[in-house]
Amino acid sequence: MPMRKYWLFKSEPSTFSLEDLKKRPGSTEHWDGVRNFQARNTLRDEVKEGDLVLFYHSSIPEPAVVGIAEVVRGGYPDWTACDPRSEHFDPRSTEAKPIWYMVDVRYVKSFPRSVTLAELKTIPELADMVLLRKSRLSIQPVREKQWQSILHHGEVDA
DNA sequence: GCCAACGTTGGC
DNA sequence: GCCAACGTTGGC
Repeated sequence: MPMRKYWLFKSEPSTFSLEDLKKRPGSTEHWDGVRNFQARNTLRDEVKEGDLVLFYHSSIPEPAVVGIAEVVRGGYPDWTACDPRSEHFDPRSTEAKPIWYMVDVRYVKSFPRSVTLAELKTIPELADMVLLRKSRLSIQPVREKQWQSILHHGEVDA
């Protein structure tokens, strides 16, 4: 069985929050609208069913990792790119030749204690985390040690 | 609201 | 293929 991987997905909670995910039918949702090529490549090629995701709230007074989601479907074409009414519409993308990809995720849990960006920056073993080095990337890998460290700080039971 | 960092576009 | 101009992200 292939090893499960870890990721961090960013979202502005005013657009879509962890609580929003929890409330969806089946607590699942399409992670669509990603319009950055590096993040697209990750979604298309690397994010697989069963992988786990740190849910990060950005663009708020205290940006923070707030919980965990699970990937329930790996990368497949993001059809919102083909919908002229979608705010993520991209006329270059077609059904035959999709440019953009999405995955489906399911709510797993909220951290008993959110781990803020300010706190993440104080944790030595997270010094080379992508979030702290290339903060704009919205879909990014998390190493197992980093994952464990963040869960520990979020007071998530092992 | 500002602005640094970064990604994308398009002229050459 | 280079690079200037421009647009976006996201912390502060």
